[in-house]
Amino acid sequence: MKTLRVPEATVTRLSIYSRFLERLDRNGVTSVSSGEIAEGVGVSPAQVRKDLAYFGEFGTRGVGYNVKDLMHYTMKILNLTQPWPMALAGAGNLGTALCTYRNFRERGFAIVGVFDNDLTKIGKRIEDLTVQPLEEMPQVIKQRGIRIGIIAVPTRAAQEVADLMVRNHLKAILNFAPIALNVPEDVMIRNVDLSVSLEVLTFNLKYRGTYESEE
Amino acid sequence: MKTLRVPEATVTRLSIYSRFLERLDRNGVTSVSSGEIAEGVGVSPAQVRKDLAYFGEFGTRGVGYNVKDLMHYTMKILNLTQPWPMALAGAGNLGTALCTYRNFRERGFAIVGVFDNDLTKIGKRIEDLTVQPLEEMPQVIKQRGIRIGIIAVPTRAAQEVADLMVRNHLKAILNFAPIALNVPEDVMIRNVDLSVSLEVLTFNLKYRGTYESEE
DNA sequence: GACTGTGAAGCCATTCACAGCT
DNA sequence: AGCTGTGAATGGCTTCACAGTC
Repeated sequence: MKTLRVPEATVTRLSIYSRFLERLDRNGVTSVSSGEIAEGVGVSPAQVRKDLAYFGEFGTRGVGYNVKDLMHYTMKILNLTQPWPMALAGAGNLGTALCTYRNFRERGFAIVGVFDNDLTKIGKRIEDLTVQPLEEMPQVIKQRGIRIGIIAVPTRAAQEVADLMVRNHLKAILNFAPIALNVPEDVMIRNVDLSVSLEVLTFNLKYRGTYESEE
Repeated sequence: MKTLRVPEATVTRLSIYSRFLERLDRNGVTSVSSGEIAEGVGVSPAQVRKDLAYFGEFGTRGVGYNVKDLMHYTMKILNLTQPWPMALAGAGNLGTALCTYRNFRERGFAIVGVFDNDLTKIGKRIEDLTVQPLEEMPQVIKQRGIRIGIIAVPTRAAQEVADLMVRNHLKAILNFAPIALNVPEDVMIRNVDLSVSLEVLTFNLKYRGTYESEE
């Protein structure tokens, strides 16, 4: 059994390939080439083949890949053969939107607990969920076997919530607060920072990826 | 005047430094070293210095950086000296959350028009905005001088909306639909794909960044 | 002594080009 | 002939290490 390091960029693209394959499958496409996948998701054909090669040989030379098979392989690699219950901290506008976000469910993700410390939000119903006090998060995590946390609270409260999640053994956190969270190194954080994305855009609106010093 | 290519990762980090500096400034900190910035945002000190070096010499050897000055420099580089009006397509839960998203305003971004084709959503008020039909987007873009578009519509409608934005000369699009949009190459797209972020987490929950082939 | 700015080195990811298979 | 799988080459980003400055 050989173990090898996979670039994070490869994992990211694998997720994108996976959903693209799902779409092909829904459309009744049964076979696909690396070139067609590349075309569909905006990378090079060699990149697609190289990425897949980290995990095995899934194609047939001269033919391409079987869509259904490759879709299943990618989902298995991404660990999507089981559903993923998640705990959400923060029941503001963003938190509420996340609760109703369809794309989560389609891929097996489901927020099964929403928590907030704001008394005006506790008890609020969001679809089939009820906002609970933050201190009830530990027991829900345990009961539901939750392993992923989402932080959608104001910046000033984010670290405190992260600490609470860490204490309750969550090892994967999706963070929407625009701050670098301090966590043990066995805890993974993915930051979603919308202002950063916009600022990359505004930078490029001016410079197009190059910078001209003013002298 | 020399022109040089700046790595996108550098621009991303610059945005993060910029907000960190803003926080330091609010807290009354006047001077900071590359090591302190590095510590605060989770990168290496050399990385911070190298990133800044793309744009000039902002520090004092033996001393560090002046917080206020460096903050202003970063904001100027990121093109944040002007406010950025934005057009939002999609007034569902996500779109509504984006309209009220505080972190946008803090950095000079403001959604000034919300558009949707769903008759049940048109006319809905979101804070001081009213949802308008998509076909009114062109004139609002023109009137308000909008240069950035946000796509928060269902996947099936995303390409159509992107086409509309492109036709109306938007060159920067923030896309929340989990699909690769087809646009001319002078149009920049930043994708925010929450499922992808989660799937990177689930992958790592199993493999910790390495992959063990099953043989 | 402390910290910045930067060439050089090291490392990692992407692209190339072709052998191998159907 | 067509397309995959992959070592080799390339390109780009990060880290190192130290000269330069206060």
